[in-house]
Parts: sequence; C-alpha cells; structure tokens
Amino acid sequence: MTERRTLTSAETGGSDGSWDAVILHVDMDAFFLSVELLDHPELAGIPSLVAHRGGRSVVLSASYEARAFGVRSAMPLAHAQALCPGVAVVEPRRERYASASSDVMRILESFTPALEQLSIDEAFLDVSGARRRLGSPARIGALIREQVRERTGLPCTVGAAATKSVAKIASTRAKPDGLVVVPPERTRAYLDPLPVSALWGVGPVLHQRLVAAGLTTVADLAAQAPQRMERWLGVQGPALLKLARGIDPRPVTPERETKSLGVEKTFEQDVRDPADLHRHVVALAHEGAIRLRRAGFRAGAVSVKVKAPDLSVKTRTMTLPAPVDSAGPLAEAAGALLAGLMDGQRIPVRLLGIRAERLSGADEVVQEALLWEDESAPADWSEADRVADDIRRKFPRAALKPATLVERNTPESGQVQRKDIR
DNA sequence: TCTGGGGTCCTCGTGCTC
DNA sequence: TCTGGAGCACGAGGACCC
Repeated sequence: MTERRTLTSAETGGSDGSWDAVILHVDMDAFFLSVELLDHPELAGIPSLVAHRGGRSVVLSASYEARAFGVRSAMPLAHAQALCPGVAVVEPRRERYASASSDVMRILESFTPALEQLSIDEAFLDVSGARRRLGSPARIGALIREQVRERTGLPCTVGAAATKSVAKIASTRAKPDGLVVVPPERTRAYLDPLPVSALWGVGPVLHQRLVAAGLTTVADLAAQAPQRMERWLGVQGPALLKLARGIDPRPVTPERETKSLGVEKTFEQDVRDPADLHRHVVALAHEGAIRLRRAGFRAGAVSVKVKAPDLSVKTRTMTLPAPVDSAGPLAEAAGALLAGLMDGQRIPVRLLGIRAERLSGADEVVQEALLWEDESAPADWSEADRVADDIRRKFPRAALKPATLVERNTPESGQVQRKDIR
C-alpha cells in the first residue's frame, strides 16, 4: 500500500534547482483510528472505526481494513456496520487526539517555522529555506515521515510541490503512508488526467455542474477561457481555472485567526417541546461559553442553527450590544433567535446548534455598561463563571452546570447523543 | 441501511445612511 | 420634501473542507 513516488529522477538527489518554492502538505493517515491503535494494539489488523454509539452517529475515522469493506468517513454508523459486520467501534476521545496532534505539530515545527495547521491532522510547510540544510523536497518529506513515525508511532503521508494546492492533491492521492513529489515542470502533466473533483474546492455540487458541462478532467477545465469561466461561475471561475493550471500563489501563513466557535447536538429523537428546547439552548450556551473563556474569546454575535427532520437547515444571527463570554447572555440571545425561528409553532427539531461569531479577545476593554440598553443588560455572570472555571480546573471530573439542567429530563440524561468537537 | 460536528468563505438580499 | 443611487453593514443560506 505504501507509495513512495517521485516524478523525476532528479528528486532522489539534491540537484533540483528548478524549484522556486517548496511546499509540503503533511496529512495524518486515518488519524483518530491511528491514535486509538496506539492505545489499543489488539485492534491492529482488524476492521475498526471511531464513532459515537447511537442511532444517528456517523463514522469519524475508519481503519484501512474496514475501508476494504466500503466503510468511509462520514458514513452513518448503521450503514458501516451493515457493510462490515462485527467491525470494532471505538468511542472518540477528543483530548487524546488534540494531544497527539500537538506532538505531531511540534515535530513539523522543528523543520520550519513556516507551518500552517489546517486542521487537527494536517498542515502545510514551506520548506524553501530548509533545502540547503536538509536536502531535496523528497528527502525532507522522507525525514518528516520518519520522525513522525519514530516519535509518535503515527503514519502520515506527504505531498511536495511548488504550490499548496498541488501539494495537497499529491498527499491525498498518495495515501496511506506515502510520499509524492511533483516538481514544477511536471505540474500540468500530473494534474491534467485527474478528475475535476480532485481540485481543492470542487465539492459535489460544483462537480455535478462541471460534469454536466462536459468538463470531467482537470485538463478539460484548464483548457477553458477565463472569460467563459467568469461568466459561468462568477469570481470563483477564474480562480478555479488557475488551480486547474497549477497556479496558486497563496503563501503558507502560520497565523490563522479563529472567526467563530460553535456547539451543536443532534438528538436521538426529534425534540418539539419548547421547554425541552430551552433546556438544550441553556446546555449548549453553557458549553459554548466554557469553550469561549478557555480560548480567551468574547462573542460579538450569536447564531442559532436548527435542522428539521427533513434535514433542511435554518439559521438566525443576532449582533450583541457588547461582546460576551458568559452562558447567560448567550442563552438569552440564542433563546430569542430560536423563538423567532419556531414562530410559536411546535416544529420538530433534529439538531440544535449555537455559534459564537465576531470573536474578540477577552482582554479587550469594552464599556459594556454603556453599550447594553438598561432593560436588556445581562446579569453579571463573570464572577460566577470565573469561580466555576477555577473549580473545573481543579476538579476536571466535576459536573458543574446551570440549575436549569439539574432538573429532571436534562439534556444530559441520555436523550442527547453527545458529539466529539474538533 | 442515510447522512455528525466544527469550521471558513462566498453570494445575495435587505435596510440604512449620505 | 421627495427620490434615486452608491456604499456599507448585516443576516441568511449554500458550498466546501476535515
């Protein structure tokens, strides 16, 4: 299964002067499941997957043995179990994965500070400046794979190219446990035969449109005129055309600003009782506020998301008079938005979510008292929050929650399927 | 077998101000 | 005083990513 492929013989040596920039994309293989294999070696070699147990849960990560049965990420768990009877199901452990991710990122940082973490399990590295010290792109890629494997026990795949887009495509196609180098002069030859869906940003909807227009390969797309693409797809048209032609000037940017932070839950059974929904709003606001404070943010706006049984989604957003990081005002705003969405009707809700938006630093001075209207001013929750956060730090297993949630039939009483949050 | 949860970015419509 | 256009902010929703 291992792929260690370079597209020119020059790549195996060091005389590859044609590269202006060298971008690597490092992608961990079946990350959650690979971490679980470290802690559960008895699962090695057998079909296994990571998912919450529940009627509406989906596969978060699957072993390559399970994938041989057709199991894929994001597939409903019931479907996966039907395809692969007896597949071992492991409950996800968010903190364990975050810790493993930090270990991997530290190793990558030792190669270059020009590191852009894309998600918990992948990152771009600009190693243009490390070539004199470390060697050719192929050698740097091999070193990274070796060190990640040696120091964490986890497999990863590396794609190397002159641009982010091509490096990402290369690593995706080299999985699992592989390394592919695409030298600049071979970029077009590498991209041309690929399906248009291989391009970053082409999802199911755009793919359908492109195929319907007769554009099935990247070469088909690359041959189009920019004007036609712009007329057809707007400003995204020419941008997509550039990607198809291997042009992608986006730099590796180490700092990525968090724009929003959200919590959502899919219920085991649809909820239609307003009182139940209110308790879920409070629970979500409570969890969201803890995460906001932990990350040092305040929310300048709140949005509520409701998914109906037919999977249609509605959202409502409200700008707050002043940024907040307490559950009280978050729940108040979210409750008002939800009431507006429900419009007095008992509409069944499959999923309920709250998202904190327009984030600012918690240490930014805000004249809150001046900004809130008298009648809408929230109670001062900050002291109570600070004490609760202290208790949580000292006693991580303590189950502190608002009084509303301590009553009977709380959202934590088993009705809600709690999801891992990345 | 039927579609989670956490994000980002973009487009479009609407309302406000000048 | 009314009207229309430009510019902007905001909100809703869609698409995409992992």
